[in-house]
Amino acid sequence: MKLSEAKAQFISSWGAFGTHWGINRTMAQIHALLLISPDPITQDDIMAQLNISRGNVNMNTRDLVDWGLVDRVLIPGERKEFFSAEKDIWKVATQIIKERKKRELDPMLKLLGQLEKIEGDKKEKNVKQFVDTVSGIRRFGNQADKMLDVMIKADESWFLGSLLKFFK
Amino acid sequence: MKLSEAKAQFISSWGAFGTHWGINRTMAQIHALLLISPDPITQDDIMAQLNISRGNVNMNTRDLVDWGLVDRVLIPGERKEFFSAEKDIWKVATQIIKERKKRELDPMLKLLGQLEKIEGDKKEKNVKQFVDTVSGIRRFGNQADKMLDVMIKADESWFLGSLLKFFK
DNA sequence: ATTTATTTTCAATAAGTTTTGAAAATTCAA
DNA sequence: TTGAATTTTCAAAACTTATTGAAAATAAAT
Repeated sequence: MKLSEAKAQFISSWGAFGTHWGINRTMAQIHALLLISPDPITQDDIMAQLNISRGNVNMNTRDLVDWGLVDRVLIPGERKEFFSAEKDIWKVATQIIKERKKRELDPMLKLLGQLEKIEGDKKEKNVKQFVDTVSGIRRFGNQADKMLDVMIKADESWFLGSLLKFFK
Repeated sequence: MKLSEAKAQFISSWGAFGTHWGINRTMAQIHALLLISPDPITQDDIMAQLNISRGNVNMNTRDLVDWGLVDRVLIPGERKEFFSAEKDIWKVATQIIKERKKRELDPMLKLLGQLEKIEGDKKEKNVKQFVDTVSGIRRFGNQADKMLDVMIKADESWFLGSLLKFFK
């Protein structure tokens, strides 16, 4: 397989993969392109390589920057803005975990905490099932939350090394 | 807060939450409803409680059954089919992990393996960056894959207990 | 075998999301 | 300043995905 073909495949599958993970196709494709680009590239480069409009590139690069996955880079003497992706996949993963935790898990846990404080007879089976379900999810979510916090702070070699040893 | 209000909130947020996780809103809402229902319920019950069409309920319950999150239950003497959700949240989580691993992670790792075997001069920086990126992702994915396998096989108390101790 | 209840399918449509592209805003240089 | 290059915005259009509902299929009762 040639590089150009492999690149196209990688970008396209990374894009499809992204859609299963709450990231839109184009955002994931731009991310893929930046991951395999050794040097920073411009909006126009991205437009040309992925065949998408300027507005689309602009919005999605902004989102990638918001997610902390991509940096705007200023190259001395150049008028245009350049973009560059964090290449360390461990950092990419922890960054995604961090953001999704903040955007999704934390608000959900907050809500579940409120829902547990429901009025009514805890003996009544509908009330009981509701409270049991909500508190079960909340407890599980809190464990996951703590675990992810440790992962985010941990460093790659420590994590992969010890965790795997532990899991043997 | 009253039970009916709390139920509505739970169902609606679980639905919104689901959309971030590759599960469609209605499927997640039906799942939520089943999680808080102490007894099995019918298609008509779901239609009435969530205000959605028969076809929609039928398709989404089928998907939930395919995902292994919901069972069809036959109640002696009843003509209609009943549905019931697995209530143990640990089992729900491992089941989701198992399915998503099979549907998403495994195919992606297979593809990455192929993309690494690219032709070309490994000294050339575009080739090098491509191979480095792909192999980095693949290695990371393989670790995650192994870790998830262990989690899927592990039992709840073992996992939550030891993992948390480990992470202290 | 016929009727009745129930479930399934799927084409049409509705709803939601992403993309475009041109106009407005901004930035930089002369 | 003014003008050119570049980036940003956002309404309209294109595309994608989810939902409906009625017809077809299936299953159970008489």
